[in-house]
Amino acid sequence: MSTDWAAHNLAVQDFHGTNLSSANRIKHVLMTAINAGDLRPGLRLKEIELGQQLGVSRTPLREAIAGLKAEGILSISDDGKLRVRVLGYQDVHALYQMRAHLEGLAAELTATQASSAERFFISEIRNEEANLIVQDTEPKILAELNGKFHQSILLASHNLFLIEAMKRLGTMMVLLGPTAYNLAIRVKEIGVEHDAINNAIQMRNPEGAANAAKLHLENAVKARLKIILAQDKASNFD
Amino acid sequence: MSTDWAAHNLAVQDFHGTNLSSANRIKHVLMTAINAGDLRPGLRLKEIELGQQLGVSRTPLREAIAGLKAEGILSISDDGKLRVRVLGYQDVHALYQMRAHLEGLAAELTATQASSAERFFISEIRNEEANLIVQDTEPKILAELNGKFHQSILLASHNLFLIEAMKRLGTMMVLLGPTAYNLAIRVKEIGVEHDAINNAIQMRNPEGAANAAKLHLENAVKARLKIILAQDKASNFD
DNA sequence: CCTTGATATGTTGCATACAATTGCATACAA
DNA sequence: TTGTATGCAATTGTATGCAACATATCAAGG
Repeated sequence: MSTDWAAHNLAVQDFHGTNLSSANRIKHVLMTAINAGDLRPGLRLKEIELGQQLGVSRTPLREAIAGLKAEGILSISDDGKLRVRVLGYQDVHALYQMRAHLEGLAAELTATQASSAERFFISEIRNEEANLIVQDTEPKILAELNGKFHQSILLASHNLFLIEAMKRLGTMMVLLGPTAYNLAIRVKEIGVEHDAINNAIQMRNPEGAANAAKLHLENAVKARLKIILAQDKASNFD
Repeated sequence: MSTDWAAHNLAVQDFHGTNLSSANRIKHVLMTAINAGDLRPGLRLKEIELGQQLGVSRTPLREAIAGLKAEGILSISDDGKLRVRVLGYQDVHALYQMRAHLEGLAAELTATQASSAERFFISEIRNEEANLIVQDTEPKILAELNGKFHQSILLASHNLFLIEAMKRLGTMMVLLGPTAYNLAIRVKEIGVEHDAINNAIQMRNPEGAANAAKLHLENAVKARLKIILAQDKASNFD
């Protein structure tokens, strides 16, 4: 079994450029490893082994683990062992349902409470995205812009707890496996859906914004479930 | 400065009756202490001092701290020191806004997805509450039943992430100070509001349930803000 | 009197060492 | 063969010690 993932280690810094503590760095590395599929849900984690791979002692490692447990990324399984949390099909559904509602709430709040500067910024991003789509830009760039779009709406909601909750759901997403954005096939629809959200926000129409955002996420979950079911089917033949 | 709060220590057990680890026990004790007002928001926490008061070494203590930081109960303040998180007025507003929306979502989901057994259980609790209210039962009992009512609706929503999110918001509430339920003055209104929620759920009317739940929480926040503003005013004369 | 710097003190981050627990395998008895 | 006991190994839980860093205190010089 490869332990290359531990190399995600290199120089993780916070956004001020200062080096974070081992515990925070470890958290980051573990999250990245889970996200990349190197540490799969259900995998048992042993402290000593992990510590060796990461090059740290158990003390900061345990701190990192405590944090990830509190965030629901790691959990103690039925047999009392520490594992990467496993999400079942029901959970996937619930996760997206929750995301859809919170995105809706974010759009709703932003429609009513965003400053004009924030509204402008959001529409700027949307415009940039529209331009890139007609130019057949590579999915990776679009995915990034997609993230920016959602993030800017979220921040403009001015609700700290909404922001925190969405962040948590975002981290949960890593448990669903590699984010193989086959966003590619949905690029056109995404453009239309984003447009609807942005328009409602610009018109300060909270209901419209909420509905458009929910619709957008519901479409996303359909695409996602399709992928997951395909994976499940494949795994039956392992 | 009294350190009596550390006595919350005694025999904290999980719901199976097994003793939890120091780290978990400490988390519990700290939460209780914050909730009781013994550790106020903004208070600086020093590891050694805390460890002595709690009778544990710094290692499990740091684990507990890491968990509470991840949950947003403790945070590193601008000056780089560990403190009990401080919520400002804006945050209080955002917190209740979020709670109102999620309660609404819970009621909505429960109205559509709860089993008949769950619906029955919810109305049972509501009936019991109604009986106790007309009997002028003491607030403490009513508060407990109030919690049960909300909890049963939440669980019947069958959405794990909604449940987790509400739990987190609940823990945040402890940062707002002692939960001096002056619920007493709202007992009658609460009864009416709960009735509306329950009725909508029984009729499987999601919109009605969502609206009734939101209304209920909005009234709660009004009552709460009144208390907070009164406290603020009082503290000006300290 | 204010500023600067050196020393002392307190606090945190990390690692190591030890203790306690759990799981597993082997052996023995029913 | 199945059940039960016992000892060993692996793993986790907790304590302690040290080093690095930050902070405060005080003295000497401007």
